[in-house]
Amino acid sequence: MTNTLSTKDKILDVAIDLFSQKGYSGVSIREITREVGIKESSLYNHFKNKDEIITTIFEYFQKEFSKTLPPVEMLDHILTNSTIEQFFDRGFELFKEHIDKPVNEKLWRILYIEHYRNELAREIFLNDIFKKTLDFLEIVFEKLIAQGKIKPLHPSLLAAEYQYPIFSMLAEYNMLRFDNKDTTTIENRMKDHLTFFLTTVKA
Amino acid sequence: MTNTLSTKDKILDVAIDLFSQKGYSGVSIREITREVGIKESSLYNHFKNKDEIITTIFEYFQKEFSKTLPPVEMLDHILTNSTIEQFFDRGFELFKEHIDKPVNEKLWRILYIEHYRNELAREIFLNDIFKKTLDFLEIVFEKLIAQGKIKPLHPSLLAAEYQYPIFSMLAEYNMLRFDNKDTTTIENRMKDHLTFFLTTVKA
DNA sequence: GTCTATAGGATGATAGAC
DNA sequence: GTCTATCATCCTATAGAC
Repeated sequence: MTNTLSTKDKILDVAIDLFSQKGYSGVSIREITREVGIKESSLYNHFKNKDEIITTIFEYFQKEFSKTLPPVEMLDHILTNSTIEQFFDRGFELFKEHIDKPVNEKLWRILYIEHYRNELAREIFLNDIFKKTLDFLEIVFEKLIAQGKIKPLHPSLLAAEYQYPIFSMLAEYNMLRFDNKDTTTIENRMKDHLTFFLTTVKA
Repeated sequence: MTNTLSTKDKILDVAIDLFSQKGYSGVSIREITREVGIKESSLYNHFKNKDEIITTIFEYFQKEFSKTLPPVEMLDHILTNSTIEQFFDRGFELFKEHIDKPVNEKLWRILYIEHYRNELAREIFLNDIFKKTLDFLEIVFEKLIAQGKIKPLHPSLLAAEYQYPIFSMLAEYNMLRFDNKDTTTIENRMKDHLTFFLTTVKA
């Protein structure tokens, strides 16, 4: 079932791969169609122009990334049935599964490359990645404080202290992976951060 | 004295501005020379090809960024003559001066845009920005622990906990600035982080 | 939904006059 | 160190046959 991609999906697959290495402007329709194995004109049966390709890619990322956060409605259930260590370990694991999918790794790279040229990319960064994650964590910490599991600090400060380091560690991780360099150090830094953070803020 | 830029400097100035908005592949020699006010062929009297322009830009950034960290030889003098609050406030101020120069803001953007396409950009990120800053801070914390001013935690952990959040807050700051959006929230986050961090690790 | 053919323009870079 | 002129190639996109 893996090799039964439609032409449209093949185009997206190839485009994601090439854009993630050379950026939108650095990749031509010619290059994409050559790799897919169709003529340039055929591509326009699936996308009305080059821009629609990358827009489709970004919308796909939005959908994928939203899966890394559990719905707020389930939070009370999850938090009641796990220790804070279990909760954050599980969140970390979910995120690791997300970023370890090769396609998601590429999508993050495209976002980094395009976020000053493309407004939707910037919007995704600011809103989906930064804002939504921080807002979610703020709710988590509010609840954990109310349950007396976490020191009564500002939930928004706690969310920031937990999440901001992870964003830049992830950026470093993605760069190292691009060069096939060793990622042990940065992976350990992520784990050490999690441990240090929980030790610091636990009630 | 401000308007006596040599042709070569004018080219760099325009290239930095355009690259920071559209990326290297999104900007043509034609566009650069039009903006500078010379013919395309004249540019090749100053740079042997398009790539040499961006390489020159990255080498300039390396030089500029290195100024944000004081030399290790001066550390003992600085640390003896200031409280840890003064030391970190001053470091933060120095960095703010760096990033508030419009040209440096643009250089950071170019780095973000090009760091997967251009090896030097990736190298600057991994080595100059991540590694050198972390190594510097590790020495700082070693000394502060020896002086009994900071809790005896791993200096490398302390360096990471202090610095990694700042990197991604800076990325967010730079995106907001690009859209001329309000940066008060993220600037306050940076200050809150500094305060929280010092409160947490002070001996 | 694929192809061939082509339009109409942009691209990086060079040769050579002044 | 600037210019004019030019090259060979690449670019996105469309028209129209099958």
